[in-house]
Amino acid sequence: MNIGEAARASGISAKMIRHYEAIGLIAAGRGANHYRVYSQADVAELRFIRHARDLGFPLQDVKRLLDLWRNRARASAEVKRLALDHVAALEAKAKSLSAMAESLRHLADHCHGDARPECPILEELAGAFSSQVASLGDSENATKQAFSSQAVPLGGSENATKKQER
Amino acid sequence: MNIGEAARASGISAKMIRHYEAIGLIAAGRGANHYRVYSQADVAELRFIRHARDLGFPLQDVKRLLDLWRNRARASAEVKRLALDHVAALEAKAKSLSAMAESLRHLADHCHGDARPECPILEELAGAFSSQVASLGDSENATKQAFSSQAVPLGGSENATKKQER
DNA sequence: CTTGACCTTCCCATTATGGGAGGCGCCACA
DNA sequence: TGTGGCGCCTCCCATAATGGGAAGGTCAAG
Repeated sequence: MNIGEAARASGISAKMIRHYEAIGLIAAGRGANHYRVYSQADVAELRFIRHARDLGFPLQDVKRLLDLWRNRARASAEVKRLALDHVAALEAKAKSLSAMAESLRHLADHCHGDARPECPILEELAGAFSSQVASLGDSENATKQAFSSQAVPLGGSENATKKQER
Repeated sequence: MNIGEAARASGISAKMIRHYEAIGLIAAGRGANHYRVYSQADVAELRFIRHARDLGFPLQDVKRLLDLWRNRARASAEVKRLALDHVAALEAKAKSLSAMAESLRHLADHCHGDARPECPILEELAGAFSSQVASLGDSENATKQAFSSQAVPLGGSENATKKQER
């Protein structure tokens, strides 16, 4: 099948399929017309990728998972380690976001939200508080390792609805 | 003061200060040597920006907050609306991440994690499950509006420790 | 043979941040 | 007065994942 059909079958856009090929995640055969050709096995790989992305794995991890999946002699320990590291990163990020939300909600709770200019939210942003929120993310300990600011890609599967939002 | 000192005083890198100027967030005077010059008021703005970023506001929102802060005739209602919209986005994203983490942890719990190749994590990625996680993010409803896949910037304040992680 | 749907490659935009090169200013010390 | 080192300047590039769009080739149906 051609790329369009593979895209429909896998839930990954043609654009992204080409991109995944460009970065070496997958390979595709070519037909006489130099169109990309995909087999059912290729579609299965694409679906694997999509599932991994839905769970928030960055493409680098997806590549490793894909290599493990292809390798019949793999050790499940390695997969599990990748997964648990990712779980830790997800949870750390979720916690960090929740902390931000909570801080901000506290501030908003004290804001009248009317036509007057007085606003504790702005006052807090301008002033005193130094790093209550910031420190929360680090308050655990080992979470920092798996946590380069974009370790967790996010936006896993909201893509399907993106066009409608704009 | 020069940009380096302003950076130290505000906690924003000189690189970023220049960038914020380039995108019109802030303005800076110039000295005779065409070096940027910062006043205490400028540093206060930079700190404001940093606090807003620590709370996860995207720069676009920071710009609006900054404009509101500068405007003595603002209505606090507008600030509050911005804040609460952002809280909603943060919470939605946090929930989505937690859902991913939970799904993945379930999978990992069933994985032996030893030298054998059998691995339910890979099996699940390869196969059956279609979109349990994906649907969770949308299960609310109005959260989608404030939620273009990168509505929530993340990585608010982990920057200070980034060099050490590498 | 034309039309339209599909494919190709290449370039650009997004978000926020950092790295680095090449060049100039400035201060202190010899 | 010369010079070294540090700070600053402006550009360009890279990151992660995705989309948009242009310019052009291909194929099938009418």
